[in-house]
Formats: sequence, structure tokens, C-alpha cells
Amino acid sequence: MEIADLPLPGQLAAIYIERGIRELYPPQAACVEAGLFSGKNLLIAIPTASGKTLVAEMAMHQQVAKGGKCLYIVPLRALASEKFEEFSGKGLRVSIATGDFDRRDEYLGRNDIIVATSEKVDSLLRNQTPWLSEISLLVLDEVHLIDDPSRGATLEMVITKLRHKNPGMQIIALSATIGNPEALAGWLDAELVESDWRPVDLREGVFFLDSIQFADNTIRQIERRSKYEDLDLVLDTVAEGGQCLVFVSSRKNAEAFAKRAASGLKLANPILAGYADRIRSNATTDMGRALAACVAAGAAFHHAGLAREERQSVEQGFREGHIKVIASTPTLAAGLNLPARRVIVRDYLRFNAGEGMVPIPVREYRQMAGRAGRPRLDPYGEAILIAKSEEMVDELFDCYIEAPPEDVRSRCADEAVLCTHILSLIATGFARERDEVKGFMDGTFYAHQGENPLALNRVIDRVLDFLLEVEMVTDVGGWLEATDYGSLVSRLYIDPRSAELIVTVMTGQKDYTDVGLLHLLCSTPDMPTLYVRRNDIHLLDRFLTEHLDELWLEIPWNAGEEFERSLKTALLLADWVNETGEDLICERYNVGPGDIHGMVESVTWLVHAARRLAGLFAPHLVRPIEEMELRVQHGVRRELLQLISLRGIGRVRARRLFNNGIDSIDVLRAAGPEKVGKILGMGIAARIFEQLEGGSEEIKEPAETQSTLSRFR
DNA sequence: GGCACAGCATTTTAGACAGCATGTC
DNA sequence: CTAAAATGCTGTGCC
Repeated sequence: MEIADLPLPGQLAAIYIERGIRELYPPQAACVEAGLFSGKNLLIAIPTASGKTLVAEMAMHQQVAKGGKCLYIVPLRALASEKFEEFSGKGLRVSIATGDFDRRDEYLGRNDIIVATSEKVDSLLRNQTPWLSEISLLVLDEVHLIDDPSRGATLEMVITKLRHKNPGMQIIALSATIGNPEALAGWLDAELVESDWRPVDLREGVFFLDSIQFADNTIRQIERRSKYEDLDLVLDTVAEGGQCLVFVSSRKNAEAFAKRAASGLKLANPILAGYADRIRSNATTDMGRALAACVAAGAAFHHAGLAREERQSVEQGFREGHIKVIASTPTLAAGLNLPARRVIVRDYLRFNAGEGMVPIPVREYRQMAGRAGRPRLDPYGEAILIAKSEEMVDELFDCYIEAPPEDVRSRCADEAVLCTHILSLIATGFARERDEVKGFMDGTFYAHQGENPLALNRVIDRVLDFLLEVEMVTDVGGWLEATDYGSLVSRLYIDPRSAELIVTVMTGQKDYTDVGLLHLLCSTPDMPTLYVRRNDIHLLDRFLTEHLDELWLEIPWNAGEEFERSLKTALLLADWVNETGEDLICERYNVGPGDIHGMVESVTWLVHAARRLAGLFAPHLVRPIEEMELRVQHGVRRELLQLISLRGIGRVRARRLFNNGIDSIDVLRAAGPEKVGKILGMGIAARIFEQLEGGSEEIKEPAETQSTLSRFR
């Protein structure tokens, strides 16, 4: 099927042809035949990298040409920016909406295509964003994530809500290969397009000792080049001019493998040295320096502990072909499009709390294997599992290569997850009575799958009882309505159980303490907490003996792991707002810069929520929490709050000014550009003074921010 | 006494969404 | 309250 024959707006067809895309891949053509351009809903279950995005893009352009508006939902923020880039510059107005990056809502609605995470869309729905009802085409990237235990329900609810709102809307759902695509297609009233066609051949096999046995029964001997078999597999690919992606089960494994690979490869060239220098010069931790050393030799590791720049360097270095191997935790499995000639799944077991080492799902193996083979660059892709014993060879064939992927199933019936969604249903008027809530749930995938409806009803009743009891919802003669409290919680996008904990503790609290607040927030189900190691117990004990009275929450008599985790996390954050160096924090808590960033991000969101809740229930705490909100955002002590209100001044520069006797904006102004220039450099000083000239009303004084109460209603 | 090392005991274990209003070194 | 792999620790044997 030729591009030129499709009903595409002229410019898009021209762009495709200019880029060498003249003909559709067979699965893409199948989508057209299934009714892509005639408004049919489609569920497209085909392998990664076989052109799903293009299908969606064509439909979006056609839809916009008809005067429609498109919403493209992705599971990851990184994916949102990847898609945003891809859709931009093709004649349509494209925008991105994620928690960390978006344009203002009113402008968002003026775009033709909006790329957003499912949580962001949920949040927009909760805030009654008007343009959502104009959406005429909904694209769901990676719909199989509806099966994700923690986030799947959000996606399912968002889909259900949007369909409820816009009954005529076209849906294009993109999915990895799954076991029960018919069920999902049935729910979405969609035509199913299924295929295992790939633009690059994929050869799957199992490696044991010194040879790979492929699924087509061929065998490939791997030359012994090192004393590690898994490394030989890498060196073999590199010797042939390919790149490798190695999936392992833990960060430690990833780092260890990268180091081994580095010493096995021993590459050295100016480009790699350049990457290594870039990483090393920004590195504040041992981990960063280790990464730089690996990269210098052509290897790298990749996991969530890396700083953003480190991650980007690694990805870029690999994409450009200089870095030959990345040893990665699952970060790279589902995220960015980073293909390699050979994918090695070294660890097929992964630790799971409560279950021990569990085999990873087939779907995840497929996801990783799908990374093998770069279209147009590699002659073929290889996905290799590593067997640890002779018997495992056959077993790996049976359990992964030949195994059908798992079914997806709804995660809606989970009480904890449902709590937040039912509150939002009521707060936004989707449901006003108990039966309407249940009626709404009839539109979910859960109901479609015919899973026990009574069980769901029981959960709904329990959740509603909880929401009534904590007064987030009122029931006047069967008429359900969110209270101011409930409506705020829904819009803040926090778990009602978190809100309730925060509120009960805050209202019984007279004196504000930093640790009290931080520990409270870390005890909330919305806060991811750190793993507590044996050694940390000393740290925690020492803190408790000295600062016990500062905690807001009582130590439970049977203080267990949960308590220790929240306390450790709170201590890390307390260090952060006391300007403890990043390197020290990393060492003390055994985390990477990326972890710090993640935790700061989460707690900033929760401090904000706590401040708004304090506005309703504990006005005396608003001011100090407001202060903490800024401190946690910037990682500074109280004394720097004035300085960081200036643009261009962050944690480090503010501290430098302060230590040079400049402790306020007035003093800064009096000091003059020369003195400030000596401390921070002339360029920055100039920018600061330009800002000061520009009128002081632009500078937000932390002490003057408007009261929270007036903002609420 | 000091060292190497086997063998046993203990420790550790992936990821990443959301508010709000604009900018770090 | 999982189980595999990495790490830590103890004790033995040897010089």
C-alpha cells in the first residue's frame, strides 16, 4: 500500500515521501484496511518498532484535517517528549502535558495534538478541563499497561471517563502482543489488528556455556575471549560491529557487568573520552565516576539512580554508536526507543517482595527482545537468554521464546486504587449516587471481562463508606456530593488515605518541626520510601534518641519495616533541605542522584498538598509548610529562601552569596554588580541586576505569598 | 604471626506517575 | 516473609 494513495493531508504525505517512507509495512496496511481512516476503533497488537506510531500519526492528521482534536496518551514522561518531538514540525499544533512539563491549560486546548501521560489526563479531567470534551481521536500507547498493578487502573478509568464524555470518539489503541487481545478489543469496540511482522528479522535463542541455540535450530559457537561467558556474548557482537543491550536484575549487577564489559572491551577514542569527561565533570558521586570510567572504554550501565544528564549521555552515546554495551535494569525495557543488534536477557529472575525471585513475565521478555535490531542499520536482531544450566536451555525456550504472552486483566477492583478514583468520580460529577458509581464501573474493562461484579460492588461500598466517614463525601438522601475537602483532595491528585493521615495528624499538632512534617509525608501511601539496610538501623536509632520529640507520628509499639523506611526517607529529605551535599547523601543512604531527584519530586508534591490541606484544617501550619515547600523544591535552608526567589539563583549560588555576607535581596542590591560578579561571575551578576531593575514586583517574596485560604474557593 | 581461601552466614534486591508556576551549575 | 547472588565472616591450613 502506497503512501501516495492514502487519504492523507498533502503535507504529511510529502514529509513521509521526503523521508523515504513510500509504502506501508504490512501491519500498517492492515490497519488502513481495518478502517483506520473511516473512524473505526482499532486495537493494534504488533511488536515494538513495527510502525505503530506512524499509524496513529496518520489517523491524527486525517482527523485534524476533518476539524478534530487528538489526545495521545503515553505511560512515561520520557515517552511523551519523544512522541512530542516526533509529531512536531509536520504542520500541526502539537503540545505536551505531563506533570513536570506543560504549557498552560488554556493554550493546551488550542492544539491539534496533545501528548500526555495517563495521570496527567486524569488530573485534567479532575480539574474539569473544557477541551477534553472536544477530543475526537484518542490514541492509547501501550494499552497493555492497563494490567499494571499500581498504575493500570488510572489508565482504565481515564479511558472509561473519556468514552463516557465523548461517545463518538475514535480510539486507536496500541499494544504489545498480549494473550487476550480479543477481550481488550471487545471492550473498546475495536477491530483487532494482530501481527508478528517486524521490519528487521528477530532471531531468538538461548546461550549456554559457549554456544547459542537459536529457535530455528541453528547453533552458533561463541569464541572464548574472556573468563566470563556472558561477556563473551557481548564481545562477539562488538567484534561483528554490533551493539548490545544487556538486561540484568539489579543495579549492582548492571554496574558490575558494565565494569567487566569495560575492561573486556578496552575501547579508547576521543569521542568516548569526550562523553566520559562530560559525565565525570558533572559527577558528584562514586557511581558517576564509575560510569565515566566505563563509558571511556565503550560500556555503560543504566538504572534509575543515574542523574538525568548521565542517563542522557549514555543514551546518546549508545544511539550514536560509540557506546557498545549498556547493562541495564528494566529502565530501558519499556522506556525509550533504543534498539541494539543483540539484546541479552541475562537475568530472567527478579526479586519481588513477598515472593522471592520470580521469573519475569513473558510480555516483559518480549518487550526486551523487541529492542533487538535497528531498522535499516542492522541486518537482523538477536535476543538471547542466558541459561545457567543444561536443563534450563529447554525450559527457557518453553517459558519465553515459545510461550504465549500473558493475558491482560483489569486492576480496577483493588480497594486502595479505587479509593482515589471513586472520589474523583463523585467530585467531578460523573456519578452522584451509589448506583451511578456502580453504573459507571459497568463501562470499565473489569466489567467487560465479566469478573465478579459482586466483589467489585463490595469494594465500592467499602470505599464509599470510608469516603463518607472521613467526610470527603456527603450523602444527603442518597445524593452523593464531594465536600470542599473531598474536592480538594481529588484535585490535588493524592490518595484519600494520604490526605486523611495528613489531616488527622496535622490537626492534632501544635508545634511545627521539619522532621515532623517530612516524616508524616513519608508515611503516606503516596510516598515511595527507601529500602532500609542493616547498617541504617544505627542511623535511625541515633536520630531517634536525639530528636524523638520532633516526630509528629508516634512510633508504633511494633515499629516494623514500614516505619523504618519512612523514617529513613524523611532523614534523607531532612538532609536535603539542610544543604547536605549530594555526594554525602548518596553515600549515607546508598542511593544515586536520580533517586534523590525522584524523592524530592514526590515530596515536593506532597508538601504542596499538605499546605493546601493545612489551609482548610490547620491554618497555623500554613506558613511553615509553605516555607518547607520552597526549601524542599530548592534544597536549601530557611536562610536562603529570599535569595532563591531570584531567577538564576539556586541552591549552590545562593549558598555562595550567603557565605559572602549577602543574605538578602536588599544586601545584594546594595552590594552592586561588581561584588556579586566576583562571587558568581559577571554574566550571572548582570542577569540578576537586570532582573532587579526590571521592577521588584516581579520578584516573589516568600514571606508575601498569598494566603492559601483565599485561594481555596 | 600472617595470609589465602574454603565454606558458611548474612545481606540485599526495578521502576516512576501526580500540583503549581517558571528557570540550575 | 519469599530465594538467588553478592558480600561478609569465620576457621582452617599452610608458610
